[in-house]
Amino acid sequence: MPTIGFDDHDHSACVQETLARATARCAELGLRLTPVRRRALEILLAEHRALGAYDLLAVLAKEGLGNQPPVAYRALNFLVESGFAHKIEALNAYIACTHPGSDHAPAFLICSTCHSVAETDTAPAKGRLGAAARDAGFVIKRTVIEAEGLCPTCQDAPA
Amino acid sequence: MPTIGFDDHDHSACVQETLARATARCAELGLRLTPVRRRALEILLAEHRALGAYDLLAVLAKEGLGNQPPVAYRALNFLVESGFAHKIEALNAYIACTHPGSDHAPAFLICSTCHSVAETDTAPAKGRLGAAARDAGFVIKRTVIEAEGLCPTCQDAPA
DNA sequence: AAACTAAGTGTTATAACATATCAATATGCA
DNA sequence: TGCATATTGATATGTTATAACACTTAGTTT
Repeated sequence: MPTIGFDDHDHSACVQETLARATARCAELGLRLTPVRRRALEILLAEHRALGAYDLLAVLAKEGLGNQPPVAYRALNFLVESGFAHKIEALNAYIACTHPGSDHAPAFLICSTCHSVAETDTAPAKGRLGAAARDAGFVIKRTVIEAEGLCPTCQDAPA
Repeated sequence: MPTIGFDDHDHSACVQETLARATARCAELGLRLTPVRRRALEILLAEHRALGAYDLLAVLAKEGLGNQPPVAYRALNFLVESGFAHKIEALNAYIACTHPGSDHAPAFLICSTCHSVAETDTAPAKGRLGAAARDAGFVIKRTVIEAEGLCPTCQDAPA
């Protein structure tokens, strides 16, 4: 599974494709990609950065799609539960999933400087965390794996 | 490095020892373990559970050690920066470090049922996350490694 | 000891993140 | 059509976290 986010890529194709796949997947699963939800996903997809719920709400509000916090949180909860977005716990912010469709345990690389976020996967249950959990007799339901640091671009940039 | 938290152990010794070590370490490093900070650490140490900043504040307030949010957050920030406590990002809560002294990248096993938290260590830079970061050209400064699930006791307990 | 400096504390206010609740509306299906 | 369920609208509130500024304390310099 590739790590997406810091590399150059055709972002508009990346957005279109993800949206199309989300639409298809909702149809398959009987989920309703309503206007607010669809637009919320588009907004998150616009950048490989995490957006706060209120940042999202501000954009939705400008477009007349709702102007109270529950509007944003409902859309975000739907997207997260459906696997189209993830919450970045270290930032209390949300990001579109770049690996939708596959059932995965995501991991994130978060740039402290430019705030871009790359999604990758660490299969934690098979790594050291999984081993520690087994040793402790702990059953993992969900993992939060996030690394903060410097992306390639920001390492090169002057401080 | 052992995983501490779910096992039976002499907790009062565990608390006393950690406090003593913190005191010694502060002396070494020229850090000031003031009454509020010391008491905050004691309160966190009292249980292998994460406490919210306002939970901590409530206890401090009852004891006349301050009753406004910054009191709790200052103490918590000091403890976290000094390595005596960690923030659990998935809970927005704080827990005393059970491996103080060593410079470590902690990982946590969080029980969804009883809310106890065990601290372990995954040396993430050497695992899959580290590999993904290297592949992406990303330099890790800090990691957040948390697993939510069921501790041994709560697996056995009836639902 | 007086003056200076740096760190810590007290206090007020507010920013930022998130949810409970209940009424109204839309959708899918028998 | 009529029912059940999901979604949305709207109000209020709860929870987590920080900015800003005045004041105090402890240590250092003179």
